[in-house]
Amino acid sequence: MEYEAHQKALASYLESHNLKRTKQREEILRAFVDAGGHLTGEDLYQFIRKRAPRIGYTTVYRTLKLFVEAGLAEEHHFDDGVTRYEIEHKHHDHLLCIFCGKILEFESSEIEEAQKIVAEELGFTLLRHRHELYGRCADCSASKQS
Amino acid sequence: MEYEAHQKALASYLESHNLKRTKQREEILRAFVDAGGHLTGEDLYQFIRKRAPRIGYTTVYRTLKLFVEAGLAEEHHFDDGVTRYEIEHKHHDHLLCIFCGKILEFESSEIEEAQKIVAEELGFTLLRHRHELYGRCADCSASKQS
DNA sequence: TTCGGTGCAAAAGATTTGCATATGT
DNA sequence: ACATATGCAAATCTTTTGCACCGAA
Repeated sequence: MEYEAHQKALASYLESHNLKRTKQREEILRAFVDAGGHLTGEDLYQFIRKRAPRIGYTTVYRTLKLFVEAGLAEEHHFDDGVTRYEIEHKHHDHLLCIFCGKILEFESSEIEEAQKIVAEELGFTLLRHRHELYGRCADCSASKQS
Repeated sequence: MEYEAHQKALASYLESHNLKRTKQREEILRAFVDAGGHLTGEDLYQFIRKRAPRIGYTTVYRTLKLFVEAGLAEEHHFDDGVTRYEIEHKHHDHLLCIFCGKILEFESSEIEEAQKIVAEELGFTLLRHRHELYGRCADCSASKQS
């Protein structure tokens, strides 16, 4: 996709979420698309700075929270305690390598079913969940078989 | 259990985890037992201050990390982003009411089995996991059926 | 034009660290 | 006695706020 069209897509994505379109917001959204993954506020700030040096730290933070409220991004608190954001897409959970930091996504309907039952048994109306698996990824297992 | 015996139990619990026994550490451990639940550093500090006013914030924080390293406590980062600690006991996951903040614990062997399979399929050696269910508890559903 | 969005600087929290002193073994 | 733990104050880090200015609709 050429740059022009790309920008338009980002802008309309913002508008479809009832967010006013601004240069900064487009940049932050573009950072999610281009950098990808699960990023900290700092990650995003550094990434965006290269393209839009005049953007403020404040704006990044404010925009991230705004995106979360608008359902356009999701906030995570993994074990390292750092707040991370990822662009919203189909529901999934995470698998994290504690050696290299890689983060994969997974989805399991069996687990979703099972947890629904668990919640019911305890009298809860289940609204959402988080499921994180921590381990060693294939690459790390291969490189050092300790 | 009378106070004396109680203190001894706490002390030996520390020693069995290779931690030197100090008044402060015993107090922090006692706070976990008496206050129970999933507490923030601040919670613990306030709770302990009533019994041992001379204890420092620093000590509470340092000790909590120490306890985690020693496998005597566990650290959690739930969705509210606040770091919470709980005394280590049999493995379990959590069910949190987003209305009243209540935290229940659960354990499901079916889920544990299913996630092991998921991890294997993605080439991961599963080491540990976290599973959090967020919803509305029975009490909150009863009080306001909105 | 008008209101919301931005950026900067400063504030606010939550931890952590340096260092002199106190304490457990 | 010796090594480690503690407490205070100050330093960090991360995130939030106040406020004047700027920009999008």
